[in-house]
Amino acid sequence: MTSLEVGTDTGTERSPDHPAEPVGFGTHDHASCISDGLAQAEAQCAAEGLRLTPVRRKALEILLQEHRALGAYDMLDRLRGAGFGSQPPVAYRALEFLVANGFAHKIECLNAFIACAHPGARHTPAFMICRACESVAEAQAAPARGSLGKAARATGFRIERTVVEAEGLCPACQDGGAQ
Amino acid sequence: MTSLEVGTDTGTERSPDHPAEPVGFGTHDHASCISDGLAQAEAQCAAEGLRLTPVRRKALEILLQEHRALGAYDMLDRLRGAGFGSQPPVAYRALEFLVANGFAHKIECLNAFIACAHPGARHTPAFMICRACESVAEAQAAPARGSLGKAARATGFRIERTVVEAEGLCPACQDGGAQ
DNA sequence: CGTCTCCATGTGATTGTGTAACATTAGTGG
DNA sequence: CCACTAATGTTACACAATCACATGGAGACG
Repeated sequence: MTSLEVGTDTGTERSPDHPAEPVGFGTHDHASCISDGLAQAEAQCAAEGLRLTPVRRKALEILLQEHRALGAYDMLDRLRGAGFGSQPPVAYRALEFLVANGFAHKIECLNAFIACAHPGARHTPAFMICRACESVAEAQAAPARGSLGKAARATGFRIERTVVEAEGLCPACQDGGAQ
Repeated sequence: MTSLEVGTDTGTERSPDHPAEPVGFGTHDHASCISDGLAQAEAQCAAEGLRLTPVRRKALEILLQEHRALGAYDMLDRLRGAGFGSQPPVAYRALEFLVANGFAHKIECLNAFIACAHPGARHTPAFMICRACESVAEAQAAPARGSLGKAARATGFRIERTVVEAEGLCPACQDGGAQ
């Protein structure tokens, strides 16, 4: 696996019969990205014997719809609105399932969650987070090959999970005058 | 600046008249690392016109003493024990000062704070966090040169700050049988 | 010296984030 | 059908972070 692969690029203009909406730092067909994401998840759960229960499915649908990082309590509000339980563990358990199985990621520096842009692919995600518009793009990182990997090998540290996040300004917000 | 530089190595066996204690993934002279850290901070504050007030100094001393990531409320307990205020802003303000001026870092995936292992150096830190013993080693990262930097250039994203953290097992905990 | 201003500290109150514990229900497999 | 396990719902609580406001101290300046 090479290192570079910008998340939002993969969905760009994939089917001409849906209007393109701005998302991340590019545009994409939002309707199909929701249905594709859900279909992917259903397929993977069927294949691996996981249970994509109604709350979990709804939580994933909400993340795919929003297409941005959502706090656990925002998620809880939406789940409650959809008729599910109204206490924090409802949201946290659904999100835990989605994260554990690669359907979503947690953005640590925002304490928020986002649908995975590369479902199915075994990957170590990296995120670019615009501090002005809060959009998030998911890229593929290869931290084990870079400086962190060298440091780990030098000390004998065994990496199990990596958190790679960059805060800054997306192209649109740079143009828009945000400094 | 090259990419690799493991934090805890820099303090290894620096003065033979203090006993070496295990810290991070190596050993070092803990007593001198505390006094050195404080001296560095004092020097830098004097040079830049910053005020290393009693609470701030004590907070840094506590972080240097602990030599691991400390939650804000742990810090608050210790500050209260030292005679300072007992409300959250006391700890948060001291930590904010230390982080803003490079004397400490926040570990996002732990919501905790740790003394900087490379005070003075302008750097983008990366952390290796042992999930078993909770020790933390600070390395120097060069994320702008790796996959993240490529992704940013490809999309036009302007990086202002990076969060790079690796969770896993340190050498000692691998040997100790923790899986 | 007095005082003005800025910055830092102390405190109360509140919001946001995340878990522990336990009862109940719904699938799954014998 | 029964037993077992996983998932859900709820209560309660712990930890994380911020707002708003009052107080006090150090320097600048007349």
